Amino acid sequence: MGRAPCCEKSGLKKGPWTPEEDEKLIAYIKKHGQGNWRTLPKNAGLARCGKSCRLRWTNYLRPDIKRGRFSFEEEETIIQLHSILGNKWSAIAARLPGRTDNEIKNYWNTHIRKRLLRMGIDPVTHAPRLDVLDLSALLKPAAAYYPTQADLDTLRAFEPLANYPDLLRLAASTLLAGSPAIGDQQQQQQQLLPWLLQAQMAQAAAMVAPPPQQQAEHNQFMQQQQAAVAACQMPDLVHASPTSVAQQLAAAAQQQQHQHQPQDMAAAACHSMQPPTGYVVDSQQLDVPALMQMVQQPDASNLQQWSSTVTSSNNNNVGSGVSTPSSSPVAGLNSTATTTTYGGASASSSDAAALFNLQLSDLLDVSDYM
DNA sequence: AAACTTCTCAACCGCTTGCAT
DNA sequence: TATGCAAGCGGTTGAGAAGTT
Repeated sequence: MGRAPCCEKSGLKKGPWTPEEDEKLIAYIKKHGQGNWRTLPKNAGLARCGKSCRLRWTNYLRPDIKRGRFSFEEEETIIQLHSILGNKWSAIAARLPGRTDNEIKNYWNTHIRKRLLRMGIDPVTHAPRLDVLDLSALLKPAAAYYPTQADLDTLRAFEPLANYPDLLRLAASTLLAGSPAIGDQQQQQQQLLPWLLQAQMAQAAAMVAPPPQQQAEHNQFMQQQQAAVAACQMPDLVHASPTSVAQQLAAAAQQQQHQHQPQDMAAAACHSMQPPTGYVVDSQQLDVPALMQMVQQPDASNLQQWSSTVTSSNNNNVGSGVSTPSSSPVAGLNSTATTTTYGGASASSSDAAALFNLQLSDLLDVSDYM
């Protein structure tokens, strides 16, 4: 495949366009249409390469381009689409009328990306980033906080969970989302702190000493994992389930003991893949106290498997909890509502989508739009 | 007011894709 | 099938604007 040599030609102007050049380009395209970009500059009397002309036209001069700030709806749409499409700027731009891929790319890199990072969300995976969580920022409203003896005892009690950083990340996500039972901010911080400290400690510990896993068990798990993925009909991985993750963990352990069918295991795994990968989920949250209780039990061997399941869920970026508002241009992207059946129960993704309603408006700094 | 830093975004670079021959 | 070219795409750059010291 050869490369276009057009820009290599000498004597062609580069850099910012002058109003005169813009006028020439607009006048020519209005009269003759876009046509062949290679021959256009010569015909239009421009000392530019065709590539430069095309870029100028598509990114700046096109009459249907919408100028000005991105609206909140546009920004939400970009985030949603990015969580699905990644850095496919042209694909994202195709769903945002009047916006160019270049404009969206710039806006992402200068605004949205930084905002997500500030929120502790990885802009690539759209998952929480506990590794960069700034505890001091979270605790800023409080004058000072020193861990109590009870907090330190809590941390020691949860040391077994050090081997399951993903469950910890999940737990922290839930806590960061805020519990409706906790109204007072200071009380919330005091409840949150031990968990965040523990999560960070556990992650550090996990990096030093990853849990041993026998190959046969690993292979078995991988098979179950694949079955789970199939059962979940990715990427429409959204289900309604009122049960807590801890309950699912217990159920899964029970299933494992009784050597149930792989598809049952897959269904259970599918349940466990619900938790948020990046955003606040308001209707299903990790039952942290139950998980804490479970971790403290002597035999927590099944946790490894479910921790890994969560890991896989996050890595695949499935069921990311991204909402699809009907007013958004992204609506219809997953227009086929799938129904996944497991364990005798079924839930359509469209119904479940409401249960995983993304509360971006709470997360984003609304003051930017004022 | 000047110097410096940070931010924004238009434009460019180079690679990939798709099509014609 | 191989090759060449045009168009498209995503990453990067750098000049100017805006903000800070």
